[in-house]
Amino acid sequence: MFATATTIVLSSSTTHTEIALGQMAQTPRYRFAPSPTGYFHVGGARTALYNWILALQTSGVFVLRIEDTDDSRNNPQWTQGIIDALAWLGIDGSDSHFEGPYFQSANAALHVAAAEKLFAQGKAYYCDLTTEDIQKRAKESGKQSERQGYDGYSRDRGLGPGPGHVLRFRVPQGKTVVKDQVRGEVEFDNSTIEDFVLLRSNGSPVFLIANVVDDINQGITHVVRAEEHLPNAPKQQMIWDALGSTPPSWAHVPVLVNEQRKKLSKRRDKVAVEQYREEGILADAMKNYLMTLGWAPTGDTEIVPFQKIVDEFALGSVNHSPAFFDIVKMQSFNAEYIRAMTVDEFIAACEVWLTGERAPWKQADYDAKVFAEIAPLVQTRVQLLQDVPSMVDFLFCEMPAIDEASYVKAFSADWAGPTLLAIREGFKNCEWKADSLKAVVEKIGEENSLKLGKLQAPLRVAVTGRSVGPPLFEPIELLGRDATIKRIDAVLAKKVS
RNA sequence: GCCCCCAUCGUCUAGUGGCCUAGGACACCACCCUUUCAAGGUGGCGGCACGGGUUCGAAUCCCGUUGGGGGUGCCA
Repeated sequence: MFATATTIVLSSSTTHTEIALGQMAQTPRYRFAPSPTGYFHVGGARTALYNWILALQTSGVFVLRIEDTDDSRNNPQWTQGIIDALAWLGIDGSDSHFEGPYFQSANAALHVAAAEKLFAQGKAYYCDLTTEDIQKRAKESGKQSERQGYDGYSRDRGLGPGPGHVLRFRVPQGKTVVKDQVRGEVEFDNSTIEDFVLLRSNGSPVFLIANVVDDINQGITHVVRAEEHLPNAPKQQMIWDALGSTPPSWAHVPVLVNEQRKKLSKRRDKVAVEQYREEGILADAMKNYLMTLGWAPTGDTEIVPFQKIVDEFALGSVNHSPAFFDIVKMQSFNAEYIRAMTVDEFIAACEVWLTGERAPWKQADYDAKVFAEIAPLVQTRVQLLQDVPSMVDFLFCEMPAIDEASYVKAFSADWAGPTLLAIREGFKNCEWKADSLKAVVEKIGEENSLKLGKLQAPLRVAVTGRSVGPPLFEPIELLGRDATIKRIDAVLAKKVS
C-alpha cells in the first residue's frame, strides 16, 4: 500500500519535470539505429516508420545512425541498402526532419573515453576472467549465484587495464525502473543483472555503451525500438545515469513474428524489404500494412492515407503482443493499392517489369501502346507487379508457350476441336473488333448449345497458352487476324499430333 | 534454470466497467454479377485461454494457473 502510494507520487513528480524540460529545452529527437548486416528487415522498416512518424508529429528529428562497430557481419554495401530502402518508404535523407546518417564506428574514441571515465569514477572495473573461467565458476558454485552468469569476482580486486582484461560496469544495488511509453513502468531488480562488459579485452566498446554514448552525444530524447531490447533498457539506463545524463523516454514495441510465432529472422523467414519491392509490393502498401501491425487507425478501414496515420498514431495505443507478419494480407493491401491507381500510374509502375532485363520477351517485341490498351484489364487482376508480364506475355511473343495442363483441360471435350475450327473460319472474314469477334464465338456457341464460358476455353488456350487471363476478345483484337489464326492452327495441329 | 514481456475470431485488430446477443479487415465458404480469372455486391463461418476475486454490472480492474514470446555474448 505505502510502497504503491510512494511510487505514484514519485513518478508523477518526475513526469512533470520531464514534461517541463521537454517543453522548454528540446525538440524531440528520435533515432533509428540499424546495423548493416544484411538486407533491410521489415521489422526494422516498421521501427523506422514509428520513429519517422513520431518525428513528423512533433516537429522533431529522425536521426539515422548506422551501428557499424566492428563485427565481421558488417558490410558497407548494406549501408546504402538501408538508406535506399528508407528513401523508398518515404524516409528521405533530404527531408528537413531527417538527420544523418552518422556512423557509430567514427565515434569509437568517445565510447572508450566514456568507459574510462566510468572506470575512473569507480563505476566500472577491470576483470581478467575469460568466458570459460566464468562458466567454470558458475558451474562450480552449483546453485545459481545472485547475478546471472558473471558473479562479480573482480569487483574489488583493483585490477587496471591490461591484456586480456575487460571493463565491466559495476551494477549498483537497488531497482531500476524503466518508464516505457508502450508498457508502462517495468521494474528490474538490479541483483538479477550481471556486471556487464563495456570494453572488450581488445579495448573495443560493446553495443551497450556505444549505443548510449552516441544517444547522449546526438541529443536523443526518445528511444523507440523493438521489444527484444527491453532487457537492455535497464542496463543502458544505468549507463545514462552513471554518465550523468537524463535517460531518454523509452518505448519498446512488440516484435514481428512468423507463423510459428517466432521472431522474424533473416535466416528463416522472408524479411527483406528489397525483395518485396522487387516483387512489386508498392511502398505505400507496405507502409500502410506495417502500420496495422500492433496498431490500427480509427474507423472501420485499415487502408488509409499515410497522413491519417501520421495524424493518429500514438505509442500509448500500440499493442503489447507480437504480431504475425502476414504476407497474404500485405499482398491483399497491395492489390487494393494497385487498383486505386489511375491507369497511367499503373502503367508507369509496371515499367520496370515490362522493359529491360526483367521482361520475359525480347525488347523489340514489346509494344507499349498495346500494353496501354490492355492495362486496365490486368490492373484488377494482379496482387504483385511482378505478376503483370505473365499475364500479357502472349501479346509480345511470336507464339505463346502452351501450358500443358490448360491444354489438356480445354481440349478434353470432343466438341473442342470442331468448334475451334468453326471459330477459325468465322474469324477469317468478320470485322476485327472485340464485339464482332465475341459475336462470332457466341453464334457458334448457340449452334452447339454451349455457353460462351465453356466454348472460349480452347480459343483462350490457343491464343494465350493458358486457361485463365484477362478478357479474351480485347487481346485478340490487339493481336490481329493473322497472328490469331496462326495460333489457332498451331494448337489444332498439336491436337492432331 | 533465471529475468522480463504478453494473452479478443485461423491471422491483424476495435474495444480503456454498462453503448458488446463483441465491430472491422485478411483468409475461407455460399450466392449474385459475369467472357475464363479477377474486381464488385450480398450473406455465412469464426473469438474475449482457464480459475478465482472486486463490482449492481467485467473482454475491460486484481490474483493465480496455463500457454506463448523475448532476453540471458568480450553480437547489435
